[in-house]
Amino acid sequence: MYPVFIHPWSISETEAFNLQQELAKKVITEDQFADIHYVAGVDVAYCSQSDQLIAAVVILHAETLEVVESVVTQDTVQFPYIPGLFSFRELPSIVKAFNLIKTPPQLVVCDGQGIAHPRRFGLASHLGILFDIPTIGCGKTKLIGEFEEPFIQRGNSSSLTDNEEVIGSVLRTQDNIKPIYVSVGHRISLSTACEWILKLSPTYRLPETTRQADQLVRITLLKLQEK
DNA sequence: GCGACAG
DNA sequence: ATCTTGTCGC
Repeated sequence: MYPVFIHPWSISETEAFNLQQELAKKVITEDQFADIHYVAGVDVAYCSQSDQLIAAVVILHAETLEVVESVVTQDTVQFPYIPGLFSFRELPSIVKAFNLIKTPPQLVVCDGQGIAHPRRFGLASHLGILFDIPTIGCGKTKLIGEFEEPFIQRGNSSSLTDNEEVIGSVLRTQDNIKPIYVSVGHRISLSTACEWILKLSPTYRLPETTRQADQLVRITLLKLQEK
């Protein structure tokens, strides 16, 4: 599976900033997809010993949540972690992993924000534009925005806003457990994104896509550190 | 100036 | 994100 749009990754902070402003114009915040058979989960871990990023992409069956394919890649870090420019650090590794995938997904759940971002172009939106595929941003903590605490029962949510603009949802995926921050990545509406996240999180705080990718990345990280 | 700041 | 020690809540 290959990107439909590419741009250089070895760029300055300013260039990355400007590129985000340009690409943000291409983001679609409405449902624009056909049947979803396979859903992808993505996660990245950092190995300080080798200064490498480990990226995992896991493909799940959309109904059974069974893992049908998974790949892992390793890469040296090329871009520092800067809040707001997160995708320029992690996406090169993720793209590399997607290149190896044989079962193209119809939806990707990302570990990071979508348009809940200062320039409305977080990691999930960036990935969505590169592959022109529906993506959902799903963060454990927020980058920007204000919100009220949603009710403690699973399924409740409240709006994440930035200057009156709704940029995402604070969604409770389990009773009494901290909510997660869901935002539109690309080619999906916020309400549909929340429905999918609930469907993908039957028993855990984070969606199964993220959990499976995270598990794979951790195993790989451990093997790497043994050597 | 101070705090906030996806992973 | 990783690393790390102590501390808090169930």
